[in-house]
Amino acid sequence: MNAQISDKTVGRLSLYRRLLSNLLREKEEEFVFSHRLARAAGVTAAQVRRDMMVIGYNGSPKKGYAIGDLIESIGYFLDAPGVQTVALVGVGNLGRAILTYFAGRRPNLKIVAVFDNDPNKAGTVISGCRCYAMQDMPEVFKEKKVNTAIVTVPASQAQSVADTLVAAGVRGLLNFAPVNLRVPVSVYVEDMDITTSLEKAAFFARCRMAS
Amino acid sequence: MNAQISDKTVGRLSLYRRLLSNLLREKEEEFVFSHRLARAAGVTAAQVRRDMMVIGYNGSPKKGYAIGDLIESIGYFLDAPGVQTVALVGVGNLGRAILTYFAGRRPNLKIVAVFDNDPNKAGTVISGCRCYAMQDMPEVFKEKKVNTAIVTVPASQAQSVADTLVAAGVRGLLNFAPVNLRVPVSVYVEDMDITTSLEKAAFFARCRMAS
DNA sequence: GTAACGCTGTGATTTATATCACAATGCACT
DNA sequence: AGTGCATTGTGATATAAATCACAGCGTTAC
Ligand SMILES: NC(=O)c1ccc[n+]([C@@H]2O[C@H](COP(=O)([O-])OP(=O)(O)OC[C@H]3O[C@@H](n4cnc5c(N)ncnc54)[C@H](O)[C@@H]3O)[C@@H](O)[C@H]2O)c1
Ligand SMILES: NC(=O)c1ccc[n+]([C@@H]2O[C@H](COP(=O)([O-])OP(=O)(O)OC[C@H]3O[C@@H](n4cnc5c(N)ncnc54)[C@H](O)[C@@H]3O)[C@@H](O)[C@H]2O)c1
Repeated sequence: MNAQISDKTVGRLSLYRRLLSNLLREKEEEFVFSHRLARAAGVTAAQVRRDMMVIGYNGSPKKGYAIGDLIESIGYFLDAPGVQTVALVGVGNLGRAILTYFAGRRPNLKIVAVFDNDPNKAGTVISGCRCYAMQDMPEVFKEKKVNTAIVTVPASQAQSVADTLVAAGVRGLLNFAPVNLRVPVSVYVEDMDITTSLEKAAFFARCRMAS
Repeated sequence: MNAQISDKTVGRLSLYRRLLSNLLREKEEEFVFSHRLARAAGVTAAQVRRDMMVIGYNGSPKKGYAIGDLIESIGYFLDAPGVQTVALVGVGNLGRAILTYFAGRRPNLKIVAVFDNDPNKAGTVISGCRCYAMQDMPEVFKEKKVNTAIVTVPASQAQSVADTLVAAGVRGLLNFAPVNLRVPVSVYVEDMDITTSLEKAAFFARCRMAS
């Protein structure tokens, strides 16, 4: 399904949707022009229009894009029918922050289970979410139809946790551990490398100090 | 300085350095081949060699790259002479997790000050780091020579905080708030959009379910 | 009704990024 | 010393992504 759509485009569509939702909530506007959305997203107007092409949404000249319809079209494209469930593994400092943040947000993308190998955590409820022991994973995933997981365990544990997740049926990973996870091609991995990103920011900050 | 080096290359160099450090620590090896480093980093061997070209580091055929020297060369390229200082603004759930993580790590890239507008936090010490009130920023930045900052405040506050940071002399931002920050071209912004990344992982997970 | 305008949709083009492919290199072995 | 061979360094090439530029259209103004 949609074998050809690019990673970058999906990311921008997700961003557009969030911006459009804000626009709808705050400004009570009904239509938006490509250049307006582009400015909010930090891209060019042509880029926005190209992305609209991908999802097959048509605006109208002179009026622009109907915000409500567009949000719906993006949702139709990005979202699962119904609710898509997500698990989180590793309820440490970072895991807890993410869990708290997503609790009660995004109605159609929900963290429904968390896992940790710390026996003090298994069985407890954290930010409204039940924490399970690792060995419960296959059962829980089957019951809750989980196919996406967030990995926030220490780097040394990340590969083995990823293997366990893949074996339990996960096809999408959001990985915060600073390691390149080895997974089958049938699994998608999105890496969030905070350390590298900070080094990039620091490097370019120094570059700009000259100017 | 190095006006032409690409964002992506800098990110990979940072990654290589971390991988090489691990290699040196764990395996006690002295040399590494491009294809070996490539596999660890999840890129192709040609990519690694091209990146080496950028920093002007030369390996030797048949032996590969001298790990120690290479780490040093990358450092010479990426790092500031001495220690580069970083500030963090918004000591909430995410900010605290990041602060704790970086405390006592990376000796040449150090979070030296945190800021929050919550009067209960200003004046306290969190993970070994003094928390200042927002109005102390210009003074602290000048004293500690801060030019890079991490933004972990709520989305609604992010633009105004960014403006304050830029006014205080920051040239590099690592932004976790889900907004496109408007800054002068002389400032570099690296966005970490966790929500969008999670939606990407979920989307491609669904795509892969078919296969 | 119709003319003028400003926006959309999209083929063509440019720019950025990654890969290929192979000559040059230097070590290991004889 | 010479030969073989796996690896480097890099020009050429391929692929991916973004931008340009403009025809065509719907809306508005009159
Ligand atoms: N916190 C940050 O700002 C930050 C920054 C960069 C990278 N990271 C990475 O994110 C990850 C998590 O960081 P953190 O600061 O939350 O660490 P943490 O130590 O606070 O949390 C790790 C959690 O994982 C659990 N865990 C350990 N091994 C496990 C296993 N095999 N199975 C299941 N659970 C296991 C631990 O019990 C703990 O709760 C690490 O890989 C770290 O390198 C974090
Ligand atoms: N936690 C996550 O997993 C997550 C995920 C996606 C995005 N984010 C984004 O990261 C940011 C922080 O998230 P969080 O969960 O840590 O939120 P949080 O509410 O826990 O923390 C925000 C902190 O910022 C401080 N603050 C508020 N306004 C400020 C101002 N004007 N100046 C200085 N400090 C100020 C608050 O006192 C608080 O300590 C938010 O923008 C959020 O959207 C977080």
